[in-house]
Amino acid sequence: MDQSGLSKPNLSAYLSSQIQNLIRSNDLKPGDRLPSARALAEQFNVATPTIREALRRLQATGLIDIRHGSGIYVRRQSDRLLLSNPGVGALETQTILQVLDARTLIEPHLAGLAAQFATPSEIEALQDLVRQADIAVERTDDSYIRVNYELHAAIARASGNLVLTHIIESLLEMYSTELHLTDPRTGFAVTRARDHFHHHIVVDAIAARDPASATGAMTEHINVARQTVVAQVSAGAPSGKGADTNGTASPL
Amino acid sequence: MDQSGLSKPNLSAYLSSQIQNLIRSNDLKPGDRLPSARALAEQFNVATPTIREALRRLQATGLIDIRHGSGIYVRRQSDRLLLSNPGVGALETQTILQVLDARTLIEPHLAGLAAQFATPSEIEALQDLVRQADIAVERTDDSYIRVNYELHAAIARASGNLVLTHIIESLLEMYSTELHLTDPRTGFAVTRARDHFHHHIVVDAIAARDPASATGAMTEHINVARQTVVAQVSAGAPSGKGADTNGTASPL
DNA sequence: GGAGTGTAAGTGATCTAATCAATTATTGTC
DNA sequence: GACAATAATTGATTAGATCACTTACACTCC
Repeated sequence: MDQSGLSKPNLSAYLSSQIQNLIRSNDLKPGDRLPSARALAEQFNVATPTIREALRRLQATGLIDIRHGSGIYVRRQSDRLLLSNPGVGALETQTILQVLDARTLIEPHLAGLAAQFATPSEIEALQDLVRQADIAVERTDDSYIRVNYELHAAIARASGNLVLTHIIESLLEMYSTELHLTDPRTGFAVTRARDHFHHHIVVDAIAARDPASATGAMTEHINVARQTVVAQVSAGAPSGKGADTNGTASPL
Repeated sequence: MDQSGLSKPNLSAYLSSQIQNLIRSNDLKPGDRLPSARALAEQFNVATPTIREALRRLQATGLIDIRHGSGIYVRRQSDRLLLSNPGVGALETQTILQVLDARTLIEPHLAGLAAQFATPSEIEALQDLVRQADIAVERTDDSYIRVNYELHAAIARASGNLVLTHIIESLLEMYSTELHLTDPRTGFAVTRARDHFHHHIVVDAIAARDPASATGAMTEHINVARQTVVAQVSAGAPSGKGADTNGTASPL
């Protein structure tokens, strides 16, 4: 039943890479559907529980999306070098602050690089995202959160450093959950408008090929966001699953 | 057969977190063995293929280690917020350089923080690691690579920023594979001695509570390592799986 | 007694084949 | 034409059995 000469310990690992190849060679894009689990099992001459393990692995790395009753879909175009751990739940406030510290270190640097190395089409894409944000900032659904993610990710991408880009993408998606929890159309509208204003400045600086301004604006942007979180915390609202209030202010 | 009132779509995801709880509540440490897959299946009242999907997920996130014929072992004490994608194979040289660019941005910063905030016991641990490296640097096995990882990780940890620490750990383990491939006891001995020398300086600066020196020494350390890779590349040795030589020198 | 070998128990890996559950498209009715 | 019932598709889970790898123990032979 196994006609290949190669020994294959860990069939599921082997199958994972085969499915990755399948996605690549068929040029499947995010949203596209893969063959059904049964079809895949037949195609690779394995039983369904086995192909299932391989699919779970790919699901854990964020490459695919499995929807009961519907099918298996491609989630990301290309592989990430780094991922946010899908196993971690809600972040403690202390951790959120450290995420922002990390972003304060990385994103201004990326903004500066983007101002130097972004291609014209990348700059155009950035300006388009700002225009999208002009609209989304007024809406009450979560479209702004999505645009916000796209904007930061696009700036990172325009820097030319893939690794740092993946780091930022992972950090952003890490606490995207938190953002949903925080924002029930409260006084956050003002925060949102302020963020949007900062985005404008950063993108303008990049478009003007002014690294120093881009770096500075991004630093300002994230620092202000961090201060907002600090203010929320000291205002008493205990986020995270609590119980861990051993201070030691996050150093930066 | 299911006595809980809660609906559980995605049993495997639920089981993953249950197994995580099991590890936490039993205080299992790296190297400790979990119950067998059969035992776990019985304990949670599910079939073995189901528990298997949950285990694959935990394996993908690096929390556990599954060894055929032997058992299931804890791999990491605590969860990482970020992981290196287990699905990516060998890195292209271009990517390796970008990893080093990322490290050049992050690790000097962490070294500076460590010089400010490291606890006495953390500094002691760093000095102990340097002593271990004194020995490992002479040996031909891969013990030096392990010590090197531990040293960089320990410096990161001493900074107090968990997120940046996890980023560095992920970056280090990402191309640990590459290091094995590069080093067949060739002229790398000199590289190794030089790295070890730099480590000495960095740790001394941290112990001396001198952030500026620590930052500078770490910058120097990684930059030199980066230049070594660049030299290797221009010397002709094509690493990675090739075919992707569209230059655009990695910006930093 | 010690070194090596062989065997058996434990454990992960995979298979088969069936049933349950959720989604989606279709069809039919009003 | 809108809505509801239904059928087909597809993922989720089960059950028990068999294969393959590791490990430890006992046994043999020197």
